[in-house]
Amino acid sequence: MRKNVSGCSVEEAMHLLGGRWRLLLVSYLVDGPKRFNELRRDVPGISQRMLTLDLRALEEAGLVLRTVYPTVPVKVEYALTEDGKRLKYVVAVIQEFGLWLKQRDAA
Amino acid sequence: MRKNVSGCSVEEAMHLLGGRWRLLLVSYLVDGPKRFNELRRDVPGISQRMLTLDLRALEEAGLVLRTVYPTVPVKVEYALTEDGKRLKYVVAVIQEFGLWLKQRDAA
DNA sequence: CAGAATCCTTATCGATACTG
DNA sequence: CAGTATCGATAAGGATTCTG
Repeated sequence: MRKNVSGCSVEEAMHLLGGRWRLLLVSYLVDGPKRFNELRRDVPGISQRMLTLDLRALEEAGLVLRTVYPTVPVKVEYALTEDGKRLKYVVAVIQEFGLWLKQRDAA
Repeated sequence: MRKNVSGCSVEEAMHLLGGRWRLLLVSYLVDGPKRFNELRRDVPGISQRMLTLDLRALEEAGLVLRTVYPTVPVKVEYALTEDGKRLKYVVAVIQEFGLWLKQRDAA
């Protein structure tokens, strides 16, 4: 992502969430924890690479918790942290706008 | 911007608003119409080029209205359309999250 | 004043192959 | 299963110059 954000709160937030997949990923995590390949299947079009990178970024931001179950084979679960759950509202509002946008442009 | 978005509403919305400046620009327009150079001064760090491009994109999406006053020299005003005013809520929520994020990371 | 045009750098993303 | 590593493509953004 971009470096050196000015510090405006909108820019700060968009810097963290503005990529192609991040908010979308969060929207898949609001329903509860998901495994890596589960997200890979469910998020349409995402590559393995971006899934890894963006989950890592969200984890580093303290919004997502990564839990490794030392089974064989390993099982890794991603869940929103308490901080990450603040994004539920963001996702809901964006989702609503996107939905309205689609319906408007369909007509 | 990216072509061929899958059609998911979150992706659709982020495709339109996910750039570095667009939501930020909208956040400056919620207080009322602004002139070109006014935005240029007030939005910290934006280049003339991006200001033009993103205002045009928002205009094309029907979210911003561009009004040219045929004075000498010309005066151009940008304002949110009724559709664009739907973004007030989006901006508010993002702004709130960004603010919380900054405060959390400051501590 | 409000831009358009051009050139260029960097960020973001995707495809593929490989691994503990 | 859940990743890494590498490479290349494209998109986003910046700097500069010029104009009605």
